[in-house]
Amino acid sequence: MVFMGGTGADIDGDIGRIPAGPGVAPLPAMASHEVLAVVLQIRAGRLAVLLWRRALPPFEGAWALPGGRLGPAEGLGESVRRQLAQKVDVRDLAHLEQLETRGAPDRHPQGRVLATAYLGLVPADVDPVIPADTAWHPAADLPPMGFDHAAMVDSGRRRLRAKLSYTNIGFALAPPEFTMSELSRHYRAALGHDVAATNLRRVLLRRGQIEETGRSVPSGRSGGRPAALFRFRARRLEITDAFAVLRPPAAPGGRDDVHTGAVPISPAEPC
Amino acid sequence: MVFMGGTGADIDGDIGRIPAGPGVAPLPAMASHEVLAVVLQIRAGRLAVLLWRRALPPFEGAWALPGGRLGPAEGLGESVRRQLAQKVDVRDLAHLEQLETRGAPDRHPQGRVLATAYLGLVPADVDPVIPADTAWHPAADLPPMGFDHAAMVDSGRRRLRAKLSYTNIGFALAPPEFTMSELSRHYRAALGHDVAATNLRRVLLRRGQIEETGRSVPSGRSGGRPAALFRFRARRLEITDAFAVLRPPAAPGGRDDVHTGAVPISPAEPC
DNA sequence: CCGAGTTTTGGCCTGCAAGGCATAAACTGG
DNA sequence: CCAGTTTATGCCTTGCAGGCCAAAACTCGG
Repeated sequence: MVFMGGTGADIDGDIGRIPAGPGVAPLPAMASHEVLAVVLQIRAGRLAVLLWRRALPPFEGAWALPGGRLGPAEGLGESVRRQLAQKVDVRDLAHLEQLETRGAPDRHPQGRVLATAYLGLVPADVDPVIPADTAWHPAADLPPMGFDHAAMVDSGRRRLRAKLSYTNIGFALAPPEFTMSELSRHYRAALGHDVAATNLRRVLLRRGQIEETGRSVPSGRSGGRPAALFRFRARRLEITDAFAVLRPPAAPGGRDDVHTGAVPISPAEPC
Repeated sequence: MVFMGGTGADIDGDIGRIPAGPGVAPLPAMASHEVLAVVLQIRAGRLAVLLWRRALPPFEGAWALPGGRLGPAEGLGESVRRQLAQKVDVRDLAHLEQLETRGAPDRHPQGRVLATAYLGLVPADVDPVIPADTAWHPAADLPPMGFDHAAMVDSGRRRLRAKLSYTNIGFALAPPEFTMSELSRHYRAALGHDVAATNLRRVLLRRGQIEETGRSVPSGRSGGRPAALFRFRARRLEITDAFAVLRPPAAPGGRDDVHTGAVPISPAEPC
């Protein structure tokens, strides 16, 4: 049966330990707030999202985004990382940024809950240990999902796609070192269309996003010319093509008014 | 005078009537939520933002963004429009979209308040009647501001600047009809650098954003060749340059996976 | 009525980034 | 050593952004 303790408790993710005792008069119409994470990774050549299977109503049996209620003294980004630590090792997260906040009055069947969604990216080389009730699903072919979480996954995909074309966000998808054909496969998975390795190499090199490591792939894989190994030069989000049009008239000197929207990631959170 | 009745009246400041009385056990850490609006307009050749002067602490005398507490059954976008109706006629808003949500635990001196900021745009031809306690300030030179509102204004400016170069968002800044030199002045104000009218015309025409009305300016203004009048073809946000790079390989047919982030604006809100 | 000044318009040209294509390079396996 | 496979490199085309200049169209003053 369903454990129905606390106020809006068993929202998705445990809120636990918040002293919202029963018996108290119903709270004034204050919305509670949750944070959710759209964690994406390239897995088996496809863009995958980390989902959590709900064991309790509402949406029992459906899938949902990992996340949970905002703690009393937490910042939003802080809270996502804490909640995520219960599902996946936070050190695996290469990038985290805010996506959108949804607050439709009826978005949560059990009361008013606002949700701020974040986009998290996991490099393709790590395979995080995840709990039994979570799984990776193809982001292009989602299982039945509860709440408005499917829309949030879509937001995340679109954000990622857009940023792949004008930022260095690829660093958060690719392993530390990679060949160009590997990278182009990752881009293909994320963008949903073919990406020629030749052109990708030219573009990312010119933009200064990637550089050669000097080494080549260990050789002896599949009978072809050994591929050079590349790496991303920065591991933090940078805008490398801002902006294609209506730019300031040939101003020498860098532009400083770009914003990346990234949330700093502390490597080891005291979770 | 300002009509100050209703629920979410006294805008963002005091938390007021939340029964967080002394003696009572401290409320469970439920944050309250407010919505704020960064309303921008080109005024006198400069990008201006609508601010509200606080009469009460905290930040008494400082300026703040219009907005206020989220109502019990309101959606977020809905709430901004309602709150904004107290400051400016909502019919003047040509565009509204969500900017960001801030939730630092200490962002509000009087308790935990999350805030979702929206970006609103007012065409240059209207001069909304605004209450006595509000005023337009140059967005590039803000007065002392309370809370984290200055950062939100900056987010709004950056968002606008970015979208000017890959969407048709100019429709929300420009009057219904305009000459190219007018429009280039508006772009200059918003972007912060010169924009050649010749080039702007070429770019916006090619992208199908604007079209000629056929008429010319009434003539007899300042002794020059009469300027042709243009208008934006759409009055809703469209992405016209998605994306400069890493696009799908010459796929005939339009792309449908673009998202604009716009909030539908109901012309007449039952405020 | 004509010429000077002003503003818009359109054409021409350049530069640059994206991306397709073909060929060369480098390796494996038989 | 040759065929097959994969990567790397150079060449070329295309398209857009944007600068520049001359022509067009008007006002105003003499």
